[in-house]
Amino acid sequence: MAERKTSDERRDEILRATLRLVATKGFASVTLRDVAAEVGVVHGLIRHYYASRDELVAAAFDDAVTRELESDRAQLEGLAPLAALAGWFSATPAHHYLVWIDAWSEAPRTPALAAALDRHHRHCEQILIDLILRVVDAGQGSSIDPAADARMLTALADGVAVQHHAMGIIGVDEADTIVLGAAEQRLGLAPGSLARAHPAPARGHWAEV
Amino acid sequence: MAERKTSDERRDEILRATLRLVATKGFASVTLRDVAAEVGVVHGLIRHYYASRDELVAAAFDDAVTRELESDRAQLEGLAPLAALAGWFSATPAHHYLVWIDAWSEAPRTPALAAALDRHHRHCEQILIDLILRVVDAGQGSSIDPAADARMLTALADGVAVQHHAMGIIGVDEADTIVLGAAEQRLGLAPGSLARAHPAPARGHWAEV
DNA sequence: GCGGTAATTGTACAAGTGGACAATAAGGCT
DNA sequence: AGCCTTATTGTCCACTTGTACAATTACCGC
Repeated sequence: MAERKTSDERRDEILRATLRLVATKGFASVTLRDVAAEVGVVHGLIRHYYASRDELVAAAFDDAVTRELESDRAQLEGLAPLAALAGWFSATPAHHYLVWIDAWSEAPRTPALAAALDRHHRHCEQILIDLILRVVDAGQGSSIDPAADARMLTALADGVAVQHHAMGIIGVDEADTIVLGAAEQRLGLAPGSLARAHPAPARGHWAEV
Repeated sequence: MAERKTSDERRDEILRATLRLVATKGFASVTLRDVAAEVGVVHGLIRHYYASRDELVAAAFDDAVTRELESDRAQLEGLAPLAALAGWFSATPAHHYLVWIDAWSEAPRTPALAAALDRHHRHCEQILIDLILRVVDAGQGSSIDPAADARMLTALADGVAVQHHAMGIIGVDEADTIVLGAAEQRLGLAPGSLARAHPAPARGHWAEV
């Protein structure tokens, strides 16, 4: 018959397929048979790897969170302070944010999701705090309360992402303008300095999911 | 048997019950039998008033949007410019925002929802633009581009609402501080002026749903 | 090779879904 | 009063869902 995969390979394959479907159909609508079809196996096999549907989607989201945080940190490491800060705010792929938005709406009803989301959010804030500190240390900006600045800018980025990805009310350029402009004002940077430091959009690190 | 209601009464009753359930369980999980049980009738009756489940939830959301926009505008009419602006940003009830967040996540897959959401969002922005203009006309603040300011502050308010309502990461006080502080800075108001103008929290206009 | 572990299949089932529809009964109109 | 519209009920159906499980069949160590 068809070739057989190792336990770990299959597990990972199922996770990624699940996440792909979540991005398309939303958490609530992903079915075990959907996942099985996406992977190309029988739905009974999914059960062999994950005890229940809830465990599967929770694991998929948790895995996505973990993988993305690693990826983000690595991607910004080699850049100059301003470029890294601008890169952090640059538009993320749609698949990506649609999953977060979906997670927001499910979190109040799904404790496991809420926990992973909380972890991810705090981690994102911490990354932004570090980026702000790098800019301040380099003498290129100022921040009285980096944590408060990070919290505010994260909220703004999320809200802008909603307007851009979920509602299509604003384009990617305007989204960048709003967030980068607010960051410049907030951190005492010269207007346009972040926009100029904006690196080439490094999209696609979500694509290989 | 049980007393009979007029067509319009029942229609409205079903709409409100649907919306209540959407706030609790999310759009995707609301079932015709859930709505019927909430109203206290047989699920066949729902079909008598709404041709399909999709039509029902779309109608419920559309009705909520319409009703809320009226309510908001009326609520802010009698206030002084600064108080009205502060009141607009004051925390909205959780039920309320959870529905919007859920709508964001469903909109990319449900055109009817996307349309209603778009309408609601543009209307909200317009209300905020008017509030900003009132403040500027009263000589209490400045705005070079009220539309851009409104768009940015709306995004921020939405992002803060996510952190507050969906993730529980920040409390209501901190949420107000972030949004009001950003508005003060953006509109050239003295720090704290909006916080002081903050009217008594007028919650509950969603409660009668 | 041979055997056992486990990955994979296929099928079965109970619960719940949206939708359809005939039967009933309440209430307004003449 | 009787009638006729229609709100309301109860039941039925085809379908999908998550879960369960016995039967296979590939692979790996001996």
